[in-house]
Amino acid sequence: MSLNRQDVVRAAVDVLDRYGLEDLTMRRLAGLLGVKAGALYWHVTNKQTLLALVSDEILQELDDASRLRPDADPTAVGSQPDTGLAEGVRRWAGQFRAALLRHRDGGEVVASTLPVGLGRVDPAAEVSAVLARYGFSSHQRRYGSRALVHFILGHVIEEQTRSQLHELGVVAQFDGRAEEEDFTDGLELLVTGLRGLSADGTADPSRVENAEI
Amino acid sequence: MSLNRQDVVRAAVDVLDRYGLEDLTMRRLAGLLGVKAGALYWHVTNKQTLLALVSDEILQELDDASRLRPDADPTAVGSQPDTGLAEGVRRWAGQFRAALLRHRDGGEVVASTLPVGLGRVDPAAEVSAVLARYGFSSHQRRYGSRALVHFILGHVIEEQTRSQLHELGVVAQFDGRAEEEDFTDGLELLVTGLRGLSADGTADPSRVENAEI
DNA sequence: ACCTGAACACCGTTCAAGT
DNA sequence: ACCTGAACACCGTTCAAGT
Repeated sequence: MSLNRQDVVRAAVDVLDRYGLEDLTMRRLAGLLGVKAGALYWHVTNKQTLLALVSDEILQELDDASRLRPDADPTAVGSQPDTGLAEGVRRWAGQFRAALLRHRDGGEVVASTLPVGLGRVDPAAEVSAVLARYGFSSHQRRYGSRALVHFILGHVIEEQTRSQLHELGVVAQFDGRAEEEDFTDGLELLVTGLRGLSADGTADPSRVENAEI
Repeated sequence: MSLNRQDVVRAAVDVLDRYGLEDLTMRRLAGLLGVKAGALYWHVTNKQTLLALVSDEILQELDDASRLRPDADPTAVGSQPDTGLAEGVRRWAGQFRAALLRHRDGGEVVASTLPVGLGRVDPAAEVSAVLARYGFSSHQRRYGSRALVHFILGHVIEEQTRSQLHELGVVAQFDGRAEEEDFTDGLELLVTGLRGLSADGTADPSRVENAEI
């Protein structure tokens, strides 16, 4: 009969998908749950932590997806020695982006929660683990994962915002295909950079064992 | 005696620096100008376009700075053939980041305005011009400049947010030096990627003349 | 334990009316 | 031309009081 935290978070994701972040208000959320706004504060401490929970919910789907099909990637080729690194990063990036795109304003929600560090799921930590497998130092993992996360979040936020402005008729053209292409090609710049670290021996794959993740 | 648009925008930047984006409200801004909130709507159509004007004000300082000292950069070395490209990108990126850091929440303000496209100054267009000088195709310039802008904005936003959370005592440690290092090294990943395009002939410096900027 | 009612201190925006 | 007064339709958050 009575609500719990999970109900509130799931309803919040629902409001997000239907009305967007701007209209995700405590009052509207309460209304959808058949309750008064004040009641929500029994389940969550405030709106910011609710958004962090929503962010976790969005990112959780990334983990779930990668657990279901751990090696399914048609774009995998495999000839250079560093193709494992490159493919690992590409796969993670694609899944991260897909998880964000699955929900309206997903990029903005996750981005707003990231620096606060309230979320249980940290996307930067996830790529960090990938980089660790290829011998990257802790400093390299930190700035490398940050660069990747910032690029992806920034790209998705711009894509989602522009797509919504397009639906509102505010902005003329929006090409989803071009967005995906820009994303893939932009990502490749970072992949090249990371591969460079690996190639010049700055990151040493032979030291993988003693890498503290 | 009476206000004009410039007064309103400059006061808005002032409120931003002193109280942050969250407290940059029409009412507070009006109060600072000795006027009622409704009066502001004579000078700006709404808050969103006011933020776009604030964003322009912030980015304008980038242009001014580069015009004052066009070649002053102590980190410049100059030995490889592509060092011009790399240095050009590094210099622009450093100035862009510096302009954002000069104002509280500068990153967030510019980022929120960017996809709307209301701003007069487009940072992506500025690097695009740099890339054009080195023969990058229009597609390469687009995804390259987007990747750079997203990386820089994302990095600065996280840096500024964390720095403020630190001041509020919410988060324990904040190291400005480490932030700058992560920025420089992260940027280098993208620079390497761009240099790669230039090296493998995908971007052709000999075609610089007919590049439509 | 969970929720209501009602308030507090705000928002952005509009617009007749004043000067 | 520029601004006030006053309203409209909202916000997030708190908290005594109810069940």
